[in-house]
Amino acid sequence: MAFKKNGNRAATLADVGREAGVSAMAASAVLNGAKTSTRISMVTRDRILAAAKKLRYRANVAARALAYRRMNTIGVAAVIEGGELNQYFLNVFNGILEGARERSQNTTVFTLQNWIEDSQRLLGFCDGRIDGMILVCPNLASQSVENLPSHTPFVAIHPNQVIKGVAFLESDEEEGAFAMVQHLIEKGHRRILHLSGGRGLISTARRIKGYQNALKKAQIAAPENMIIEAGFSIARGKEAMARFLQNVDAKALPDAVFCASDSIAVGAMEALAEKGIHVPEDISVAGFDDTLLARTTRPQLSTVRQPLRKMGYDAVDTLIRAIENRDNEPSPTSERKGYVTELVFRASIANRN
Amino acid sequence: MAFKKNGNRAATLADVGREAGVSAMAASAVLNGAKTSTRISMVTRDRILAAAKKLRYRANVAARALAYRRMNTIGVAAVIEGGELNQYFLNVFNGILEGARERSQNTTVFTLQNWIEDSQRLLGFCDGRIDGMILVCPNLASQSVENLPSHTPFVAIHPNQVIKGVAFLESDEEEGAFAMVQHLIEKGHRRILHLSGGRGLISTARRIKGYQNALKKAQIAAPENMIIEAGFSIARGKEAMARFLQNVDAKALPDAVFCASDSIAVGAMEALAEKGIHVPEDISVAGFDDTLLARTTRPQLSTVRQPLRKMGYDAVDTLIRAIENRDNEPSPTSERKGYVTELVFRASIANRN
DNA sequence: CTGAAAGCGCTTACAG
DNA sequence: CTGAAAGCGCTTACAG
Repeated sequence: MAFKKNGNRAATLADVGREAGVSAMAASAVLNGAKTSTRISMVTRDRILAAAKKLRYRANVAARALAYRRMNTIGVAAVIEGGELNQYFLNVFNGILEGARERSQNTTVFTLQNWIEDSQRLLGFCDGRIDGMILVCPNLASQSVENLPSHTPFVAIHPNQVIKGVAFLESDEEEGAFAMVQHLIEKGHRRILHLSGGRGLISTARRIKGYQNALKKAQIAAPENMIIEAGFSIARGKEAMARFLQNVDAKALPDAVFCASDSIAVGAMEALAEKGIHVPEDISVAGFDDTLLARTTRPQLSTVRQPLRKMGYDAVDTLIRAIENRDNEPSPTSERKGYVTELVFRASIANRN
Repeated sequence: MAFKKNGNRAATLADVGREAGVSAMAASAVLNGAKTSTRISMVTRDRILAAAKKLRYRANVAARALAYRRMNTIGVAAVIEGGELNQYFLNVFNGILEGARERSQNTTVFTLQNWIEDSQRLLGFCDGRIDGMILVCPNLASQSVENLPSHTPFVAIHPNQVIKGVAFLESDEEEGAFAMVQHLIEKGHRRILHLSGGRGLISTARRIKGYQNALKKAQIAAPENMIIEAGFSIARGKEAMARFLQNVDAKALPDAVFCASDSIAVGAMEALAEKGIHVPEDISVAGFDDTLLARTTRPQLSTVRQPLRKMGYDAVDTLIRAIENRDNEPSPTSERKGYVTELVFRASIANRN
């Protein structure tokens, strides 16, 4: 009984082979399904299996990845604002996890502080640890990501631009905003305030456009000062709503507030509550996204549902196809995959007819 | 100009060395700080740097990990119930991400369906892809994880048991429950319902114990039927509250409900709202955890704060120490790190004095 | 049916 | 100051 000074090292193929009295390759063939001849006699096969079990053998992924040129891991990059992953990300991420699990892929999360400043770090992640990367980037301002490495495929969810060679998924935000504002109008609201997303984002612009078009179609005047820039967070929504309320007396309250995200809506509702203004009796509120937040407010929020979870799920699919085509594809395309939004009615919109 | 048919392959040290007219080791020394002699002449150093930049060289982690025996990646395992990561996890995870980022470690999330059935999968993750693993396991029933591999260190957050060789972090749940119920009593509540966590969890038992002790200390009778088993989720909380309300007429409503988690409290508030019962005018509600949920309800929830984010952050620290001691440590200990809870007062508790 | 060889891209001793 | 060698643990051709 030889004393093996391997400390806490995990057993290797060589260890297993030695234990079973065969070569490491034979062990590789039965344990890891290596593509060498599959026919190993039943008896030695069983010996190898027994040895592996005894030694608690696990193929080392680093070694395997090096030889096989594939990590079976996908990266997910997101910017965290205020140090917290938000509900939007959580929804998308749940879909990504589901897709990855179905395809036996692992998931690595990379958090960035800021797309512009950290876009170089993105390159650093393409060092063999992942086979491809999903960018969750609804908050990506234009021209902040470029020069992505060609040897690692990327897929973007809600980028606000076309990134060269990167497939992207987005939902019809303008259409969703249009439908929600039209719904508010149908329910008898005329003076509709819009709390918008952050400056410079296509998402923001698209939601404003949908809002404006719905008003125009109903031939309702849309004064400039009814669009207030907020930004995609609870804090910004609250701040913007409070700012608006300061300059307006109770009689002149709008009929409704259409918020560019659920988080903005939550903030707005907080600001309204602090002024003793009731939703939806005094004012209706509508959100956008349909994250978990929409169900935790009181009253629950009517909102525009984006299929975030499905988009995350599909992104995995798109990415894996790109990974598998890595070597034969001439050049990756910036293919777009679109999703329809739908209205979700809860309790935050009153009927004023 | 030789045509290199390397498809979309990333540049290697050999490529950089060739480009700069030096060996791969010299390149390794400059680019990756390999421990070989550090003194490379300035001129060749610059040549190497230039070549690396031109070729966009990135050290391949799989190769590096194999040689260096370290992945610089930590695993995070959690059970997702109902297919969704919850707020509890999100809070802990934010702390883990922060700690990992500070120490330049990557993070890989492994989701399990069920601790008992998937505990074998945990072993499968210890295959060199991670250097250590954090178990986020407030929902771990006893004896469901054992036989963890000795070559990969583990740290557990809120396991409900001592796992051999695994350091663990937990907060004083019993103390927190005690303090909250005592606070309710001070505010004039006498009949206090408890909506408990899932069966078989120490967390559940500890919160019940704290509840009971506070009543006992105040010499308030605690009838058995004032403890209702719910389970740690919004749906279970709602269901349990609704079930209770069915058997009770409006006059006999308790003064307060102490919920074993914020999610239970959110569900309870939904059930109460559906019956037209107002919080806190008709009944006070208290939660536990202080996740984001506590701030999104209307009224906002008074709750017992567990320092989840800090616990996640600290778990990284504990784990990394274990990783670095991997080879010299005789045998890892089941060291415990405790955290105090604190009460957070918002608007869901009335003063009945 | 099974094994010896070479290589994935990086290390760390060891020479010079 | 720099390079040739051997090895991390696994592969895939190629022999026999």
